[in-house]
Amino acid sequence: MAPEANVKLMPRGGEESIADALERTLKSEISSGKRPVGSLLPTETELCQQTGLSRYTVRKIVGRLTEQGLVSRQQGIGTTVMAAQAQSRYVQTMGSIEDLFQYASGTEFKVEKRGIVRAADAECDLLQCPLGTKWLRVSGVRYGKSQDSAQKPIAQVMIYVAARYGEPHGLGKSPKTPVYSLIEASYGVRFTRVEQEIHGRVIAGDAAVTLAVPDGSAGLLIVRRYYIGEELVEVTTGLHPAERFIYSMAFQLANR
Amino acid sequence: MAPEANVKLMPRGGEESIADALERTLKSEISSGKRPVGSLLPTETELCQQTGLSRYTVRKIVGRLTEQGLVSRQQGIGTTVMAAQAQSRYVQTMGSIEDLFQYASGTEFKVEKRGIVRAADAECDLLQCPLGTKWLRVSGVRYGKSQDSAQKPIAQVMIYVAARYGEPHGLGKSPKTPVYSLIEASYGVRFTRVEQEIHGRVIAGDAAVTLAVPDGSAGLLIVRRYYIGEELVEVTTGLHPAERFIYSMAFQLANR
DNA sequence: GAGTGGTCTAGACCACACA
DNA sequence: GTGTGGTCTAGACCACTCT
Repeated sequence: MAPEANVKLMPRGGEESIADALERTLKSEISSGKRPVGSLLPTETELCQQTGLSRYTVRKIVGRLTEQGLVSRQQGIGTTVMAAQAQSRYVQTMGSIEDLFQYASGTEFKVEKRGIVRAADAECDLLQCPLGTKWLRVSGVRYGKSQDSAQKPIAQVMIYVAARYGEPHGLGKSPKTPVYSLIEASYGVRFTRVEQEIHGRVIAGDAAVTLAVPDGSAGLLIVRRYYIGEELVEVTTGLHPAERFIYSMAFQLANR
Repeated sequence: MAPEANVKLMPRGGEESIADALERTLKSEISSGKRPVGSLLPTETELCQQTGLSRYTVRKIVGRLTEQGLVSRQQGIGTTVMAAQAQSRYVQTMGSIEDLFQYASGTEFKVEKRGIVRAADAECDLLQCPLGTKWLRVSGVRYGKSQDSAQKPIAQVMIYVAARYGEPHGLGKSPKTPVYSLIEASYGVRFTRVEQEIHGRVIAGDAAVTLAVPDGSAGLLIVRRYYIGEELVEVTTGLHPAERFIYSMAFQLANR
């Protein structure tokens, strides 16, 4: 059943404590395959006896292994080895969805058209819905606020909102609050997931005129899909001139 | 000094424990401004006395507030209110840096040129270094492995490695391992941060020929900067045809 | 020195899974 | 029932900051 007792834990030279030695030993036994994936770790009580540590400390160590995805704990069952290798995890964190819109403040959105539509052929793919599904569609342009009065368009925007969320309060001609935020406030819901795609796109024709760039300029098309649970509630597309918009992000090593 | 004693904590109807009531009270006092940003929370000992909870439980609650970014703890000082509003945090997690390269496997990188260069004028900006700094520069093309033998280029790639990491093992004509990984292995280091920028770019001239797309096609230029601590160690640029490459990502609500 | 948060021990009870 | 992890209490010592 349970694996054999550990070799005696011996803090290595320097400052290493018994607790550190236990963590190191468990990790190395897991990565070496001595404790294969799927096997159970000794129980917390056993680890306490083997090491002389208190259960508090043992639990903290096992908790760290859990955070690293090496093991998983189940009440009534035990602690199972889940992965042999601690992944280095890089994490991008955002304070709010607004950080997705990197131009969050200092810009202005002007609504041009607004109305209920039924998904046409070309939109079914974008909206992941059957032909004819009803959506609120809002189109407009987002402008940057430059010092001089000549505001430059940052993006040509199209927003789709699922019909059952199609009457958010506060959606006027020049809304100051993002639509997703209006939805959250009006319906008392919270988006649980946002997917984003970034496409390269050449800006031509009407779009070039709207965005005030030469025909054939480079641009980014950003598509975002907002979910509440499994339900797709909002889809936005933004076409950004490359010369005025770079999408940047940072990832931090989140290992410990 | 310390804020006035709390109103008596009273678990609300239902299943709420004293601990839940403490957490709820602290949160509401912080968000209402009764405990303004910058002020100190009562000490852990005081909270124990006020609530009758053990320090373990109080610490766990304060720990949760810390995770949410509401407060920050400093040994010897106390617990400071950091933000009035618990931000909903959306998190993107990756198993490894490889997930940045979304085409991770099933592609092949072919080196075309390789050599030590000194940063020219145009490169100083990209490499964030003074004119004349030495870098290993590797250029090549990444191909997708399609079923038929006709491999299509996915990206025209340029890689810069800081001179002191400029001799990684295993960098041949057609390396199977990403360069960042070779560096980590050869020098026993670990990248701590990766920054990424995505630009829209029109593919023209030689690049269009290399990537086998019509002149003037849309593309994405992706610039990545790899850091070890504050030191910029590797910079890569990849020019991707829009028709064969979409950058997509997902963000999950990580609130609790 | 006095007071803070950080860590740890020792012991208890509970909710849950399995036989 | 028995044993697991989950939670909690009570008390101790330490490292750190400020006076």
